[in-house]
Amino acid sequence: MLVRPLTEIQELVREAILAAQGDGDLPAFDVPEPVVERPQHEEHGDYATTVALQLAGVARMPPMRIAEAVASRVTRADFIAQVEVVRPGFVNFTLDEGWLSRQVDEILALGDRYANLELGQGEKVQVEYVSANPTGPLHVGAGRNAAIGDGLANVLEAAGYDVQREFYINDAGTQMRVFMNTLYARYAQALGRDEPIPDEGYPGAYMVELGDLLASQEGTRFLDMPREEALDALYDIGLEAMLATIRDDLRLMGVNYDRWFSETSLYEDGLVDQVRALLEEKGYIAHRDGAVWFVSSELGDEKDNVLVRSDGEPGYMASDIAYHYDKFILRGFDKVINVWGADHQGHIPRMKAAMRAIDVDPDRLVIIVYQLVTLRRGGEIVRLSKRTGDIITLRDVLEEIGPDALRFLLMARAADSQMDLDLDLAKEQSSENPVYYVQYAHARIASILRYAEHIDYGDGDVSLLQHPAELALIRLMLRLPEVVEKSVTSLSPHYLPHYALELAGTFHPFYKQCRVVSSLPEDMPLNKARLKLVAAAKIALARVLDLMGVATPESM
RNA sequence: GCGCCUGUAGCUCAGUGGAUUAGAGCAACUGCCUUCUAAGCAGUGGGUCGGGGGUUCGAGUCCCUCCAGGCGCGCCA
Repeated sequence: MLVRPLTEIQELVREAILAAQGDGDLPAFDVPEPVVERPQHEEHGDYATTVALQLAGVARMPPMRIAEAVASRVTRADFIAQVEVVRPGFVNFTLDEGWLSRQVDEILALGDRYANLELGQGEKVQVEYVSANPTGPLHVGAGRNAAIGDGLANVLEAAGYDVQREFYINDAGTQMRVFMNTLYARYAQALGRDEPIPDEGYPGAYMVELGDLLASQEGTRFLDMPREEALDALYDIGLEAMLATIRDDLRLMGVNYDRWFSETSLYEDGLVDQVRALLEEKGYIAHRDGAVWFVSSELGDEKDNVLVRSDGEPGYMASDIAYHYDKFILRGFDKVINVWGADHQGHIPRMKAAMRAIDVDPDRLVIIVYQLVTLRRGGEIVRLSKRTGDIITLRDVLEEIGPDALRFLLMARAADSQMDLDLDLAKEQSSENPVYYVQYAHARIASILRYAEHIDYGDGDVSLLQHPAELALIRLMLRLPEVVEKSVTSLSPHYLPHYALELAGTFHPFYKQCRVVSSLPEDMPLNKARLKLVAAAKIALARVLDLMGVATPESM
């Protein structure tokens, strides 16, 4: 089992404080979770705790004295070479180099299980992401949603959660009807009819193409039937066509779902009615102005929300509540994570209210909100035009800059921050893109291993790895589990690309400084040790790239 | 008007429950390929962390306020 220095040190510090209290060197107080961090400068060691500074107030002692009391009682584990007290009260830890080099064997033994954690304990988590309306091609915002959601799902899985990835298909409601009316019009137009598209319809060129396709494949048969009947018949074809392009776009990005969940099915299965009855029973339903309301204001929301409109049509809340009832009550997810664009941010309070209404702890529903992507081209903002339906689709961008570069870019930003994506720049820089820097490290290692195919390095002695560049590389590899943990606990996959960059940025200098395969016979022991090292580095690189959903090329 | 998010290098962005001397990529400049991939390496220049107050031994990070930007505030989803 791999030792995780950060968590271990946290525990050692905690024990040291308790021991100091037992000896009377520290007064009695509740021992907090000690903050162990990674110092910015290497001369401060590999890890440092500021616990003495934290405790100075509580203990009413100078931080230096607390630090000394703690440092002197830290059990000397084999992975620690040095524990040092530094003004004004830091306790700095330096990892043992012999121990560091031994970790290479540990990583090799773990292989692609390296950096798996047991945080989740098999807890059932669902991540629902993208879930764009199937009324048009995906735009770039959906790409950001996909990068975040999929990265989150990957990292949760690595951390030991039982993860399910889901796409919610909004195939019911007004938008869908408008889509069908538009499709009917485009289809009729393709056959020469003078059929205007509806006022609020979808003006995009893709609808014209879809209409043409329908006309050529199905002929005039839908025109020969009554309009309502034709709309029904077109429904399945139109929906399937849209979903197919959405699926393809996402697959291109490397995103695959466990389940595509249909909103319509919630109506067909009677769940919407059932959940409405449940709300009625609990007294969260009111009838006003001819509409049926969910009295969410009694559950912490600012105002009530319409479940069934006065025209008899159910609103989106009706199916949304039923959907989450299905997730939590019927399918039994312990936690549900929904990834939403900032434009849906206002829905959070009503969904939380809905959770209370169905007796689900609102904290079990986590909404990740990401800020919108501003597309630019040569510095100019590319506005999407609702009127003409001209949009830059996810597909366009994928074809322009490639899935790996796009995923890396979209993932590297914290969800909270708005992001600019300049297509011209991204394309221009694509060969200088950070993702290639990381992939290149992976390909380089693959190349070395091919070159050294004839060498059986299984008996390599890792204790020969003492060069600063070698140790730096091992240190970086050992951080991957911390990065996974950090990404999971903060639900922020953007740590992954930054770590990947650092790891590659430690590998390349190593490569320059340390020749892995030397032809001198006397170098063979070191060659074998270094082959082990690069094989381990390949594992770590591949792992972080996999978690990001980015390809791991064997050559470039 | 109210709510959420953001403001860090020329550009795009990191900066982990406050902590030791503010980072990366790109762009600019200077060197480095007769041995494992130069999509690489080594180095240089570049920042009043939006402004102002406050808390703290210590603030890019917390609080207040102002300024600027994004997104919401429907019987649309």
